[in-house]
Amino acid sequence: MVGIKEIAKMAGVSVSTVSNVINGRKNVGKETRERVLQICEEMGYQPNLMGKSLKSGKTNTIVFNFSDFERSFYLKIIKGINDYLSENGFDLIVCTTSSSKNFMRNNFAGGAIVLDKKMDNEFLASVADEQFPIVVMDRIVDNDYIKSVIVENYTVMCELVQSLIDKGFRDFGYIGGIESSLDHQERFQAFKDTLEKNNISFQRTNYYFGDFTEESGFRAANILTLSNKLPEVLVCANDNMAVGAIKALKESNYSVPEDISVTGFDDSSIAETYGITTVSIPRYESGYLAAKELVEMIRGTANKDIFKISAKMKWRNSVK
Amino acid sequence: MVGIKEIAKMAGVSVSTVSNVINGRKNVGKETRERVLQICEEMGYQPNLMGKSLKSGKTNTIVFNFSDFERSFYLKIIKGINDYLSENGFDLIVCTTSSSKNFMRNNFAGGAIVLDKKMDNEFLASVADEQFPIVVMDRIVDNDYIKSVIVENYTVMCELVQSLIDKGFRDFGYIGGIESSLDHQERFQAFKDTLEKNNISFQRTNYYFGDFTEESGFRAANILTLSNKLPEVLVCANDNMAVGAIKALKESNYSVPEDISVTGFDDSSIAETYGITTVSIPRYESGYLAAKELVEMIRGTANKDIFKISAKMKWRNSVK
DNA sequence: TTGTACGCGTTATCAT
DNA sequence: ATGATAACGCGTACAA
Repeated sequence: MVGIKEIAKMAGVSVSTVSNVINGRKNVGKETRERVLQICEEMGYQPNLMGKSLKSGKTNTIVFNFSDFERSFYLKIIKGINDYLSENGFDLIVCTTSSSKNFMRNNFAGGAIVLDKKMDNEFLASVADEQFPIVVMDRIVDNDYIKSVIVENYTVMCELVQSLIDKGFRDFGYIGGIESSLDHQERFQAFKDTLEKNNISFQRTNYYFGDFTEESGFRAANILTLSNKLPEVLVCANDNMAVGAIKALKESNYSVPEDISVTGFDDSSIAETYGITTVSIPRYESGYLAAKELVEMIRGTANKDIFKISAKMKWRNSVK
Repeated sequence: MVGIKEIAKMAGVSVSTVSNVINGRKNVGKETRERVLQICEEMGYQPNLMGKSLKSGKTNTIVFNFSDFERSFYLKIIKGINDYLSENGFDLIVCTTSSSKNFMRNNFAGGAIVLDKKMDNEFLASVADEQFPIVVMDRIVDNDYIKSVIVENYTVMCELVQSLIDKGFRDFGYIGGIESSLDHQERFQAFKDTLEKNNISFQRTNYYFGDFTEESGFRAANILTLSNKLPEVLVCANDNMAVGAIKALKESNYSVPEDISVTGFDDSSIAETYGITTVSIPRYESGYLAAKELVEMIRGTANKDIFKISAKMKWRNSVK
């Protein structure tokens, strides 16, 4: 924990000279500069972040806030964020809800990327600021200093359903996710709209409730098997539920895709293992782009539009 | 960004009185205290972290440092750490190598948990301190202020191999991991020792190189299928390689476990999906206990021993 | 019970 | 080219 003072003493100069050397200012003699740099090197001097930003009121630290430890793709998002930020000279700290609030309120950080549902819009609006812009993922917030980065669910779900229709499917089942989530709403809306556009009716009885967990997919499909007639294809709002559904169907001696086709959403690793037709969401890129948007806000070069991440279909053999 | 000064002015008291109120000291009149708290509440006052720790030299922020975004069980470790720390009033920040170094050098944080191989022992030794203890995971460092928390690979691998012997297996194959890693060394040593103890010979030709990736397991098993005689059981240093091996064996029309048994290590979710007999490592608990050890070091109540996390065998149907 | 003054590590301003 | 000093927000010893 060697500080600027000690360096100054050792070099026989004043602290301001050391500061000038460190910050690459030109008002320092060559000889002095070299001596100081030499000593910094030897002592492993690193500027103290808090002294620095206490004085300057600025920081290069960005907060990423999340709280759901169940979804492994969060690591990919973090990696994307981390890569962009480190390429651009920012430090990233990742925290969960309560700690995040600490770090978001002082001028400790220069911005935040928020993925935590528990972080409510009201709080975000109260801390967002020209000096502290925020990027929210998977949520839309109307605020000049908060930018939304969301996955383009609607378009790709339309594409998925249309492709199924083109393959000849007419009788659809659907397992939904948590109804309050934007992901659920957009995916289900796209599903309904595409059927309607093709004049295919969708009975409400073919809708099954789920909450994005494998268990809920399992339960939903078990209920489905009790009906007298299986749909031709079961569209699930995410992969976990699709896996649960496939397990339940197999237990009831139905085979996928011979007796019923199944689709998921997310392209999680488990979807690959089970060979589920799904939608691939570029998680790493989402994180990278969210970080990019945030940095642009900090630099004042961002536009106000919602940033939409596009996703791609991935055909596998869970569809006949 | 309201500060202690403004609160003081609004309450008509001095800054030190406000400070005393906030820190719960008793030398403040009841009436004054209530008025100050009232105003803090109204203004949403939050103490500035930098001013605070710049002055006091103490913080209850803990750094967790990692860099491998491929292993999804890292999220479980983080959750374990997060849970223990928040139960005990600490804030957690998670960062990768370069940022971590920043936060570990100032007195910004009160301790660190390190899981990042890129964070070398030399650096750790240079920052570890009575005021800044460190817990390292999966590594052994000899330093008074650095404590190791490692998985007890040896014992459980002995148990696994002994169980296989007890089931009648005599002819063993082994796919190893990265040879420089502690995990590899301990697991392989246990494997060899247990065979020797039972007077079972192990031919070096039955050892296959791997690097903990699925691909390396796939390649290793492909080479294995070219030999004129398969071992009865293939012990793999982790699950990923076991999965790769199983895929390769299936491609060569061998069935598991009928033609050859396979075991893994880690109990990753993919091992569950493939029904692989493996060793379950309590990741969440590892994180929780690492955090606990660190907090005890901070409080000066820790002992110096290496902390070993015990793991348990998990039988599934990849073994005959 | 309350206030004043100082110092934490840094940078910026101004003087030398 | 270099140095002295104030200021950032806070906590604390000590004075009142």
